[in-house]
Amino acid sequence: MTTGTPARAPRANRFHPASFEQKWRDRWEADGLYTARDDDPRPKRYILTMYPYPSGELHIGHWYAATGPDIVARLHRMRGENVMFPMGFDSFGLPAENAAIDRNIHPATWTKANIERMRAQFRSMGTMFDWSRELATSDPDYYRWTQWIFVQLFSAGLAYRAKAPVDWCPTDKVVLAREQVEGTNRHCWRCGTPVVKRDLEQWWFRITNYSDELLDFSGVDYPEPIRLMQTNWIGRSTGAEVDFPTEAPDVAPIRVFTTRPDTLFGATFMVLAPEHPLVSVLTTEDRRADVDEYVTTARRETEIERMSTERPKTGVFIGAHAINPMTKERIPIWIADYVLPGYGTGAIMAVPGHDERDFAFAQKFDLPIHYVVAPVSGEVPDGEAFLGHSGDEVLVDSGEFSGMRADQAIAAITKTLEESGEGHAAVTYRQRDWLVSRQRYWGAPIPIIYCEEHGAVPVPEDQLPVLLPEDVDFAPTGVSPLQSHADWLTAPCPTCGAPGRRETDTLDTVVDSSWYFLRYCAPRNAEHAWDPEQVAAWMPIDLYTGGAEHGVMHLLYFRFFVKALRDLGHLNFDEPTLKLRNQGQILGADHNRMSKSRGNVQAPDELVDRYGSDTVRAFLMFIGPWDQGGPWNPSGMEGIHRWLGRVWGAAQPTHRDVQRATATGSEVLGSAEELERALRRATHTTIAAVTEDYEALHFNTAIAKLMELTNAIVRAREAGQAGSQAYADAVTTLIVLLAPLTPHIAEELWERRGHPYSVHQQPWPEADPALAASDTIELPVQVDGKLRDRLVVTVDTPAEEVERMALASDHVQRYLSGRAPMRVIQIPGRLVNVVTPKG
RNA sequence: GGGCGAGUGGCGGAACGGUAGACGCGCCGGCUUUAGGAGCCGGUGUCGCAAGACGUGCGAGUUCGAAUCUCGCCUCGCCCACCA
Repeated sequence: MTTGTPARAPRANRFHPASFEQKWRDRWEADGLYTARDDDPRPKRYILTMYPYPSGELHIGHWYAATGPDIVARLHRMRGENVMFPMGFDSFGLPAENAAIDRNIHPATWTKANIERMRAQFRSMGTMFDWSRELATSDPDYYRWTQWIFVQLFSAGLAYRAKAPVDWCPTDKVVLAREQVEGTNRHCWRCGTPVVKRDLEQWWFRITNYSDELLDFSGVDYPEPIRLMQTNWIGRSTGAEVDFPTEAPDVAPIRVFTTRPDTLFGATFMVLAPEHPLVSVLTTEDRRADVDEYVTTARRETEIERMSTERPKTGVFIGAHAINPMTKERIPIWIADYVLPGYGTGAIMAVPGHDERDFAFAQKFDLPIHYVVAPVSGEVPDGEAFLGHSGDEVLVDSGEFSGMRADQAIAAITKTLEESGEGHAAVTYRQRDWLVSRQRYWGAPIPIIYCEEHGAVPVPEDQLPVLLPEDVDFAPTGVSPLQSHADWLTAPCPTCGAPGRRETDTLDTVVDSSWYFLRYCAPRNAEHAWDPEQVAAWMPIDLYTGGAEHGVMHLLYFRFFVKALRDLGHLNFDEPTLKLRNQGQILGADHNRMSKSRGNVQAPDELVDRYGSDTVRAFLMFIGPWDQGGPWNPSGMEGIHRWLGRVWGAAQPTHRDVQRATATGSEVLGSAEELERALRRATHTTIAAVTEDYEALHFNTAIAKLMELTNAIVRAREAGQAGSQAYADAVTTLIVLLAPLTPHIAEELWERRGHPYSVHQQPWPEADPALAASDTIELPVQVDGKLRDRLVVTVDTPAEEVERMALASDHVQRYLSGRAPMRVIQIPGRLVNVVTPKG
């Protein structure tokens, strides 16, 4: 450089992300900047974002989901913590199989290609994923341990095989877990086809053993909606089980579950589910034809028809009677499909006076309705069931219990039942066991061999993994494709060596993802599913982020896995993650969920090519609260790009900027000293605010504050401050604060300003409260709560002085119109409110 | 039907019960530039020339003071849905 710096922003130094972003990513990768080390003595921090299904392309939603935790991970790293932020792929599953069938390639080939592509896309984001820990659940080195866990659960009785009516998707030709059936019309979560019920022998995990513990969220920080979803899903109800004897000799009484033992005197009939085992026993000969017909019809009906609330009640009398244990009345026994076989005992005592469903049934079939609970004051409503949950009800027509408060009667009647042996307090859950077997090819084979003599025998550990054979015709037929592979199918019984047959169902992918966070702790360990030392060092996860749509599936299952494996002695903690946060969902521009079929998918790549990855990251984090998401709308991307361009220019003031006289703005803006102080104040308030916002995952407001600091720096430059120390410090701070959000430009500017590599290894700055404080403040002055004036005072102005100044204000005087104020309220440093006399 | 959440400028959105609309987009005006772009300065809730008045889905209430708290209603979103 000789003389005469050209006009500002010479062409050669325009902000051009493409010229440096890739360079830095390569260097970070080569230096292993993000590799989490097991021997690092600094405090650990495990930050995890849910791994994707390798569908083929990252869409903008993946970027949105990953950038948030990446910022937090980078922040903690700069704070001197040993951060693990891994990534992998949930690579088993139906879409791979379906896509492979469509394209006539093997699912493994399709999956592998997609992972390559998506890994490259993830890398282009500049996220600090530790790729040395990458895993894929379809890798034998991974599913070997998924199978090992299955064997542990099986040996402990937590995995079992049982025949039950299950939801079947006729399109995908596979059973579904209850959680995978969605909506009022009971459709398959994947393809939308209404499901049908089938009686099938399936594998289950005994998650209901843990229902109570799963309801306990103490010690973990989960979003309230997720806690509610899980709590409702588990659906714990307390009440009593009551035995109703029948008149049939040598037949066990009918046991029912009720949450309202206080209404026992009002039970005027009983209803059994059509599937109830006592139906065939109790039905009288004259009623048998009608009953059989009803049972057959009910079995044929789909879940949809059966569960519909709108539907009028149906049912038939089976000819038998039971005895109400309280009133000793003979009450008729009916069957009806509104009583579900899987909940409670599959039988109810019907109390039409106090249950809407029973009331509707009683009305339709002209059965007696007895009210046995009444409001303390007022009448029992006529023509409807009286639900009365206000706590202000008493029992009536209930023998010795009449006059007792209803809430007390629950305990009293339960006690009486226990004393007479006719019942006892009981708890029931809506949650069922977890159905894990699938009749498809692309999943982990269930490691079981069936022996004629020994039944279901687990494959010994040293024979794992049970490899998925590659040469299989995997077109869906409704039975597992593995059944057609004769060589694979036969295996000797591990117990006796006699010829046996392998289990041909595979595990649902949700099983794979119930433990992947453990594998990240020691992903290459060939001896164990995880190294106990490393798991103890890294777990539990400190921050787990992902979509709320996993609320009652993955997020319940992974908690179950940790608790079960703890009880089997493999883990020594209770919860997989201490803190869970859900990001919002980025919808298509048409406000619909992004999907290839709708054609509303936004690919990130073209945006990255045009603006650079920093701009895309910052834009995504700026569009709104991170937990909210919203429809895709790229207007505003230019604004973010412009902002980073301004950062670029402000961080590299030209010779002319530095030479520019401070005098330029002095008369308007104040002395050079005042300007410097203002810039320092802006710098330090920004440090405090941005740190707080990053930690709280409030990225949009963090960016707003970073923009404000940028604006202050630009104003300082225009006012001739570019050569000052305050200016240099402000720019340095801005670059460091930007590093988690926009890692490339931060690194590039860091180098250009002559600092040693790397900005990402800088300590996080601390705000100096003394420098952040201002010596004058502007106080709003209200009259009766309405803003009327503003006072500029020094921070140490005494309250009496502030009050005097406020009352002296012309604006205040006008509203007082000569009267003395009734009160003056001061919130020190915040405002003054003058209250006028009434009238 | 039940539970939860949300309704703020033209738009995305800010706002410990204390100056509503931060920050950005868009738009308007100006400076700079050979031009384009970029950059810089200013303006931008509504009505009003102004003083001022009115403004956070609607209606009440609590409070010196309410977008924020309470109650009722409307709209939208999510979860559950004949669970005894």
